[in-house]
This record gives sequence, C-alpha cells and structure tokens, in this order.
Amino acid sequence: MNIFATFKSRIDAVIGELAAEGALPAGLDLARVAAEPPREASHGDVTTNAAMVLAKPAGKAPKEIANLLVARLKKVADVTDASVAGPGFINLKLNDEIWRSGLRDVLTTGTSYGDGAPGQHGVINVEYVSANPTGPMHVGHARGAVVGDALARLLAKAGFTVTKEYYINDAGGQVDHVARALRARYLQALGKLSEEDVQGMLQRKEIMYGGDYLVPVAEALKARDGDKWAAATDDKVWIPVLRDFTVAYMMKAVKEDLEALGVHHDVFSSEKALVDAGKVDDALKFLENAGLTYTGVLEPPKGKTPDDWEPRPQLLFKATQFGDEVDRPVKKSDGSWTYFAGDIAYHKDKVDRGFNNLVNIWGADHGGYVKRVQAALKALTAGKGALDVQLCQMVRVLNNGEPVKMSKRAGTFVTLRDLLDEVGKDVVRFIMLTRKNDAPLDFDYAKVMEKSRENPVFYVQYAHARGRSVFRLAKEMFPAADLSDGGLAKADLARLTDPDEIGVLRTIANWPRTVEGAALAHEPHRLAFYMYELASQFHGLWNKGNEETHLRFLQPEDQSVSCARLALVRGVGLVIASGLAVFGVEPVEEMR
RNA sequence: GCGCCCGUAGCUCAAUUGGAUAGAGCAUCUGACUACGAAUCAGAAGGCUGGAGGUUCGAGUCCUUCCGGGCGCGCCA
Repeated sequence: MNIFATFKSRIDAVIGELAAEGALPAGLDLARVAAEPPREASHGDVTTNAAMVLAKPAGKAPKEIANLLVARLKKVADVTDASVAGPGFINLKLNDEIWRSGLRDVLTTGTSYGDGAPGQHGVINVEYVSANPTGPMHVGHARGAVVGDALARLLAKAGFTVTKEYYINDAGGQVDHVARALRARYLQALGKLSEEDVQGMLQRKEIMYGGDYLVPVAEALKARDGDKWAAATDDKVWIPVLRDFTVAYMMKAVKEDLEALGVHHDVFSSEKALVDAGKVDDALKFLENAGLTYTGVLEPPKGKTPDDWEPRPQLLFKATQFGDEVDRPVKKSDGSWTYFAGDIAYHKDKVDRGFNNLVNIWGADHGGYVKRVQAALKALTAGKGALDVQLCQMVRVLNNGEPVKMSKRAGTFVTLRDLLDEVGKDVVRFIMLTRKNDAPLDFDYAKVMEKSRENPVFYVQYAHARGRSVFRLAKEMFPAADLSDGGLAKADLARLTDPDEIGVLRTIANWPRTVEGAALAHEPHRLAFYMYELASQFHGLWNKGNEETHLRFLQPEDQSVSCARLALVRGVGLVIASGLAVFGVEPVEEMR
C-alpha cells in the first residue's frame, strides 16, 4: 500500500465533493495535484499543492481554496490535523498508526513491498551492453551493463513487462578488421610471423586491433583447423571464416563476463542475421515507400570541414522531418548499408515484435547518434513509438586516487574481469549505480573496498548485517517468541513511539513512491540514495540505543516492545534487501 | 562553427522532476566506546546553485543569452 497514493485519491475525492456542491468548478484537472512527503519533517506528514495548482483554473485565490480543503481534510480518515502554510501548501498531520500499518504491509509482503501491479505499465524493451564482439568487455561496458540490468529489474518491479535485449554488431567493417587482426595472430601462432611483425602491421595500420587478447583466439583456431588458413589468399574465403570464429569466441567470452556480473539478457539480436534475412532492405523499402528517402548531397559540417571532404551523392533518410539536424546517409559509396541503416532495421524489428516503448543504454560517445534513431523510430511508427536513450558517461578507474590508464588500441584497458577479480560483483554493481548515468563516475579500487561511511555499498550492507545480528541475538533471548515475518506483523506496533522510530517508518512508507518515481524516470541510481538514507537512519537509531538503553531494540524484560522493534528492524532489512535485489546485489548476513 | 550532456558548500555528490528555510558524506572543529560489532553516532561551521535577463503564486529545476568543462559532428560501429 502506497500511503501517498492513498492520500492523493482521498484529496481528489474531497475536491470532487466540493465541486459537486458548487464550491469549486466541476471538471477540474487533478493531474498536477500531488500528495508528497514534505521536505521539512516539521511541516507534517503529507503535503499537497492542490490549492496552488487549482487556483488558476478555479479562478480563486490559493488560500481561499486551501481553507475550503482544510476544513474537509480535517475529517478525512487518519488525519489528525490540517493546516495552510506558505503560499498555499496544505500540510496534513497523520495518526502515527498509519506508519505502523505501513510497516505491517512490509512484513506481510516481504521484498515485493513497493512492487507495482504486474503489467500495469505495459511492455517495454531495454537494450543494453550491445558491445561489439571485437574484444573483451571493459569498464565502460560494465557501467552500461549494470545500469541497463538494474533499470530492467526496476521497471519489472514497478509493473512493466520487460524484455532485456542485446544487439550484436556482428556485421560491417569492424568485425572484418578483427578477422584481419586474428589472421596476423594466427600466422604468429603458426610461427610464420614474429611479435615484431604483428606490431609493425599494427603501426602501418594494416591491422586495426592489436591487443594480445587475440592470441588465445588464434591458438584456438590453430587447434581447430591447424594451418588450413595459412596459405589462403582469397580474403573472400578466409575473412568470413575467421570473422565468424572471432565473433563466436568473443560472444562466448562476453556472455561469461556478463554471467559473472549477474547480467542476463532475454534476447540476443544479431545484426548479421538481420542483414542476411533481408530486413535492412525491407526497412529501407518501407521508408522509401513512405517517401522518406532520397538521393542527395550533404553539406560539410559548418566550421569543421574534414580534409578529405568531397561532395558526394548518397541515399539519405529524411531525418530532419522528425527533429534531427540533417538528413542521414543510409548507404555507403560502395553501395553497402551504413550502420544506421542496420539500426533502422533493428528498431523496426523491435516494433514489429510488439515493442512501442523502448529504452537504449549507450555510451556517451554515441550521444550524437540519438536524434537520428529517434527520428527513424518516429518515421517507422507514425510517431507512436517512444525511445528513451540513456547515455552513460565515462568511468574513471583509479587506484588510491591514481588514474589507471586505458587504451583499447594499445590493448591495455581495464577489463570487466579485472574489476570483478579486484572487488567482486556486488561492489561493481552497487558503485556503478551511485551516480546518475549521465554524470562521470570515479571507480577507485581502494575506496570501494573501504569499510567506512564514505563507501555506500559498505554502509548499506552494514545496516542490513546489523539487523540480522539483532535477530541472532533475539532468538537466544526470546526462544519462545515467533520472530517470523508473519509473527512480527502481529506484534504490538503501538509500542513504537520514539520519534526516530517513527522517522524510520516514514522512510519505509516512502519506498513505493521512490520505486515508481525512479522507474518512470529511468533512474535506478535514486534507489542507491534512498538505501543510503534508510541505512543512515537505522544506524542513528542503533547508536541512540547506546546512550539511551531503554531505546535498544532488545529489552530482556519486555518481550512486547522487543518484538515491535524487531518488526521495525526486519522492515528495514526487507526494504534494503528489496532495493539491493533491484541492483542485483546480495544482502549480507554479517560483515566479514 | 553546430548539436547533445554538465556546472550546486573547500572536495565528491543529492534535491521527491516547478514547491516552503537548497540537503548528505569527506575534510575542519567539538563530543560519545566496562558495546546490541564505535567498521558507528551526536553536534558546530560551511552557499549570490557559473554570470545576466525572462516565464509565474513559486525557479537549482523551464526559456533566452553569455562564460567554463565533457562528448560527438558524411562512406566507424
């Protein structure tokens, strides 16, 4: 039960009554009326802006409306007081019992507390990672993977039906380049080239990928095929073979990395399969029939004409009709499709599979690409499809403040494996979600393992572990008590009276709002801040008991109050566990 | 040059998406351990939200413009 949603509907009902009696105009739009927790706790328990947002449409002063509403709201269930404040806010004070009943909800629903009604928001497709199968996953991919996965879990929790998807860029020039690089490493494995030869080829740009991660791939190819491809001269023959071999090898590695990170996709879509099935041709035919493609010549970008610029007629998509700055090429000069053409086909494919609500998680370096894909989606769906692109900024990897250098070209970059080996899956996942994704993130090996309040993953886990340790002790202290969630739900929660105890219950009551808000905004990181806040309150309460012993959770002489407080401790634990589940992080039973 | 993102306490970041007196942590200062694990907690101090205009009951949030930073800008993906 979402307390704020409950009061939103009660407030709406009061407005409806007043309208029915003629005190307010009928048919007011209540969409902007909100029932929220006030920022300032001293303002009460629930605040509403109703009087202010209705002032203009109702043609009355905010305070006048507020006074009308306050008189009625005082009589609404659970309200102990209502008052007008500031420019027309209405502050409601509630019976503490409402927070206690919120805690009972947590105990009876467990970690599904805060879930939206399944399917209430329809279907949605989240595409993330989509790393090129040309090398191992690095930190940048890891951030996208975690953000996408957490967002998908969050959306599911809020009541979306979610499909998690990965787009494999296994067509086009990059995978051919990898095939050529693999050929060099293969010849090296056969003893026909030296390391110096390979580095020379790299410097002369004869091959584009030089990382030694291709060495084991070459060994594997040699193990399978011997020297079968050593003498092959026709690159139409050997490139497809080596390319497919690399792609398969890399995708296997990528999937293993994702598995180790706890990321699972429902669907893997292959660009090559799309091309082979003729879907790119179909999609472009679709746009052509709609009159949205033409052959034209693009102007060079203003103020920055590339050295080798030459005007060239190309097949273009009329992206400007859908909000993009320029029309975008869909065909290369050699007649093959551009990457964008493939992406048009891919997004059409998603739409054809029934998805009109799409989210893509990309690296920030693809920011310039967003508008054209959104334009394409509008063109493909007659404006009905929605595509939100969440861009992930850089991750700076540090060790005790020292930057760890990354360069994919030189083959030295921080891989996802490095991260996992260094700090573990749960820490990687949590830290990646402690910033909004469009802000750069510092990932410091040393700091994320620190056991201090500065380290949010530790701080939140510590709160959970502390709660568990109370239960271990409680079982010894009250062997006969029913400490199951169901048993605690029956505890006499009226024994929870301290303002800080009620404060924790307030935060717990805010969890469903937080989940829904974060889901609709596509911002999973909000849950990290929520969990930190809840942990902070819990630690505060714990420590208060150090000085005021009557506030300690366990009172050996008073099982009734102990059980009420255990219910609170359990509620905190369940909400934290529920947030960590969205993050794909295991709550710990004890700190080691 | 153009487009997108960003600019909040000395530092790292929040701010319920347009709400009330802009909040946390670190660092600084002051306190609390014969403990429910102090790996923590309580308190103090710290601000012209980059600058200037505008929109309205109300702006860190929206619009315009300038300054500063990041990313990108036709046959890479």
